[in-house]
This record gives sequence, C-alpha cells and structure tokens, in this order.
Amino acid sequence: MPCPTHRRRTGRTGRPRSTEANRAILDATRAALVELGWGKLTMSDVAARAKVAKTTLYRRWAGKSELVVDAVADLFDEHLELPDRGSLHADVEGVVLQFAALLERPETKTALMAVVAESTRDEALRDRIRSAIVERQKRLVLLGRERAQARGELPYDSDPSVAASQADLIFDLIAGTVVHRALVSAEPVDAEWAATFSTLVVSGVQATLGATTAANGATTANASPPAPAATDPPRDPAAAPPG
Amino acid sequence: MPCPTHRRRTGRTGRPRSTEANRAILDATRAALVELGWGKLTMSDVAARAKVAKTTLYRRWAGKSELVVDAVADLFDEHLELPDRGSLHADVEGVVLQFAALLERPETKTALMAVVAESTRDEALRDRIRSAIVERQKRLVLLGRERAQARGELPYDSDPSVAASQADLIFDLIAGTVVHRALVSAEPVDAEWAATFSTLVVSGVQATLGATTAANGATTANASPPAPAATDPPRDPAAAPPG
DNA sequence: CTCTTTCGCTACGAGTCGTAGCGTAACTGT
DNA sequence: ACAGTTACGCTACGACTCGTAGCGAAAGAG
Repeated sequence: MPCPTHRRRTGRTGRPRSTEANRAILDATRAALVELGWGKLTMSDVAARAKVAKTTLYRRWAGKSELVVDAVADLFDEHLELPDRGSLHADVEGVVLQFAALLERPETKTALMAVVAESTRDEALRDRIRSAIVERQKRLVLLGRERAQARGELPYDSDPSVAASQADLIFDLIAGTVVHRALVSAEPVDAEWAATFSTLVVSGVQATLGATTAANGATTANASPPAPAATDPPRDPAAAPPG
Repeated sequence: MPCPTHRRRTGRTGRPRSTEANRAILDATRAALVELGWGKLTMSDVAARAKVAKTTLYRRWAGKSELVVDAVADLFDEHLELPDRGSLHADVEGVVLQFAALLERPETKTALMAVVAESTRDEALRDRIRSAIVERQKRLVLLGRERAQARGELPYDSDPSVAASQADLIFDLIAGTVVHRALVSAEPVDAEWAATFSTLVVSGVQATLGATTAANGATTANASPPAPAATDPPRDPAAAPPG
C-alpha cells in the first residue's frame, strides 16, 4: 500500500490502529468544539469530520467525554509552560496569563467545565482528567516552587508531604481562581488583574508557610544542590485508549 | 378600564401559573439530579416526578439548563450565609466550609459545572446564572468586607470602584479555589485545609490592598496586620525572602 | 358570564446513541 | 507464502430524547 508510515513497535499482533486517524479525530474534535460547542457536539459529526467510521470512535474512546478530554489535553501540553522570569511573582504572573489565554479559546472554554461536570458521576473519567491534564500541569507548580526555593523566596521543604499539599493548594488556587474569573464571572484576565492576583498568591503562600512550618528556620535556606529534576516527560500521543 | 400606569397590579388576566407546580418541579429537578446526575437527567423524567405535563416545563423554562440553574439557586440561598465569628479569618473559614458542604451535595456537584459549561455558549444562560447565583452570593463578600473594615482589619474604601474589583477578586478567589479542590482535585475541604486557605486569603488580600492603593494617599489601615510582611513588589524581580 | 391564560394529554418528526454484523485491509510470527 | 489476529469502513437497528403542535378542559380576572 502507498502508505509505509512509521508505526510504533508493539508486541501485539494484528493490524495496528492508525495513528493518523487518531490525530485526525482529535483535530476534528477540537474543530467541532469550536463550531458547535460541547452540547451540540456529536460523535457522528466528529467521525464525519475526521473521515473515519463512527464505530472507530467507539473502538478507541468510551464516549464523548473521554474523547474531549484527550482533545483538550493536547492543548494544555502545547500552550502551558513556566517561563523563568527571575522571581516567583513574575513566574506566577506569566503562567496566569498563559492559562487565561488558553481558557479564552472556544475549545477549552466549552469543554473543560463540561468534562469536569461529567466526572463528578464517573470515576474513570475523573481519573482520566487527572492523568491527562491535572497531574501533567501540576509540574508547573512544582517547578516554580523549586525555582523559588533556589532563589531563596521560599524555604526548602522539611517534609515532602507538606510540600505536596502546598503544591496542591497553589494549584487549586491559581487554576481555580483563573477559571472562575474567566468562565463564571466572565471578566477579562488582563495584565493588571494578573499582577494583582500574583501579588496575592505570593504573599498568601508565604503566609501559609509561616503558619505551617513555623518551627523551621525558614529564612535564607542553606543552599543545597536541589538536584534538578528532569522536567520533560516524553509525550505519548500514541497512547491508544482501550478499545 | 386598562389604565396604562397600573397594568402590573396583580399580573395579567387569565389563569395564573400554579406556584405549587413550580415548587414541585424544582424539587423534582433536585431529586433527579441526585439520582441521575446532569447527563442523564431528562425533561420527561422531571415532568413525571413532579406530576406535571412535559409541556408545562417548556412553558416556564427554555430548557434543561435554565431549569437546573433555578433549582440549585435555591440551595445556595438556603445554605450560604456569613456567620459573624469575630475576625476576618474566622469568617472566611466559616464560609469556605459552608460552601464546601454545599458542593458535596450530589445535586450541586453535578449541576454547577454543567450549567457553567453550557453558559459559555449561551449568553442568556450566563446572565441567568449571574443574577440567580453569582450576584446573590457576592453579598457575602461585601458583608464580610464591611465587617472587617469595622473591626479595623481592612482599610475603608477610598474609591468604590476599587472596592468592587477587590470584592470580585475575593469572590473568584474563594469560590474558584474551593470548587477546584472539591470537584477537580477531588480532595476533601476539611477544617485543616480551610484554616490554611483562610490564612492565605487574609494575608493575600491585605497584600493586594497595600499594592493597589499605594498610589493613593489612602488612609492606612489603623490595625496593622499581625506578622507576615508583604515582601513582594509587583513588578520588580528583586527577590527578598522574608527575614 | 365572558375573556384570557394555563393546564394535562397525545402524538409527531427529527435527531442521537451505542451496538451488531459483515467483508475487507493491514500487520505479525513461523 | 501462509495463517492468525486485529482494525477498518459500512450499513442497519431499537431505544431514547428533544421540542413542538393541537386539542379540550380548568381556573382566575374583569
């Protein structure tokens, strides 16, 4: 056949799933989200746009929600990173503006809340959102914390479990507040708001540090090589869902 | 005679809509949300539960989204208030726990995100959410601010527009973060978390007050905040750790 | 008593869902 | 080359939901 495309090597026998179709489906899903929104998006429509059979969709994804999660997860990986701007405040500000820009896209705007709403009744879907979006983007918080610690803006962690819960708090704080302003209050996340909010975040986080780790000599942590963790987990776009 | 100035005295002529049916429908909607969730809730099912005709539903609400907004708005009015606990921190803590308890209910859990998702493509629905839920609950923030000002924990507003934007920020901050932790991260909003978060909120808000009203020769707050120094200039990468 | 509006009920076309069945295409191991 | 295995496109299907239309009856307003 005139299509000697590179297929991923797998131990499984039989005809492998077309990676081209996978990409075409996710692209079609995003396009359909832009045009139709979550409510009017149908599996048949996505199949027609991607020029695949409707049954192929159901062989790879359990339903609309799972498909859309994968479609928007790509956008998160592509458009969110942590620019190193020299201070915790500036780093927070940068990621807030990036996240706001992502939330202004019609695809993410209409899809994110919908899949989260579905996930409240579907534990498997919630796990998929966690692994595909939440946990992947929480690396920004962990990286930002490490940089702030290296600069001396935050104390090094005495207890790793405390570090994890603080990272969770910061993540909920930034993501939740920006989402709420952008989608519920429906007011713009502009540079001025981002600056004010970042000031709030930095001051608030430092305040909670003083409260929870009061016993530690927090100021000017003794420099210890923080063992720069690799920050780039290889993307796995060919992670075929169970069919 | 139809006097044009007194047209709306008792309403229009003809048979009035049954208020009992209205209540039965909203109760049935909440019950259906508990049992079925947003996705599987249908208008026919609600009509059957409320023992009214399906056409009656469509005579009063444009669709599923509008109906559910009204159904959950009642819960917000009923279960959210601002207890006066003597300090801004305690007030925030109280409202956070109330909001978290409300979000643990199956009705609100599955409905809130869904209607917000729909509202991203339906401006009329977004206005309905604003007037029925958002603006009604924003009074808690305004009231809490007034109490904090009376206690000396926050300075009085020099500019009412600044006060409004600060109230919006606090509202997005609390509601957004709690929603994100409860529904996205799916982790419990317990007393410990609420205490830590409230500390963050109070310190953060005080920090933004200093930053945004710095230009104004504003009346500095009579009560000096307890300890955590605001150490971060908004636009300057000069990073000075607390100490 | 008349006028107006809402009520319950039935029925309908249109659309979506998720699955089953079939024959074919593509790749793997011997 | 061959058999084995899996994915693909296509068609068709029953079940379900949607939102509306039409009807006669009921309930208040003037």
